[in-house]
Amino acid sequence: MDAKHTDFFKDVFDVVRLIPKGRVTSYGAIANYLGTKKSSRIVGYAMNKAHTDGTIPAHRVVNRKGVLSGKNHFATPNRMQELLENEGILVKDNSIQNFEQVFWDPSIELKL
DNA sequence: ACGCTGACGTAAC
DNA sequence: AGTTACGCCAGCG
Repeated sequence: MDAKHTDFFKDVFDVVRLIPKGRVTSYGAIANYLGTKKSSRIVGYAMNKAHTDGTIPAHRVVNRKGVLSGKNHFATPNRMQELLENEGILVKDNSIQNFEQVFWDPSIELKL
């Protein structure tokens, strides 16, 4: 197949779209699911480009610590936390409190 | 055309 | 246990 714009981005978008409401995942988890855990940075970068797609719930993607690393990239830094709280996710100081409870790992939920 | 930066993560010191 | 360095790949100056 002609992998043009790096199926990586497309793959990331697909996984992020599959994140259920009230759940979050980490860049590394997605990268790990894609088999490129070292490219976790690229996952985050894909999120940046996700803005071009417009259908990617990037607010459901946080870093390994459950911190809203990319909140600064949203329309407003407060937007990401608001969206998460809107889904029932507790966020304090840009960090997800019940991170382990709302953590959604594609490698586990989508594992084959 | 070339190089730095960047929504991360892990290893090493 | 905290900090520094590196790897990854693509977008942008």
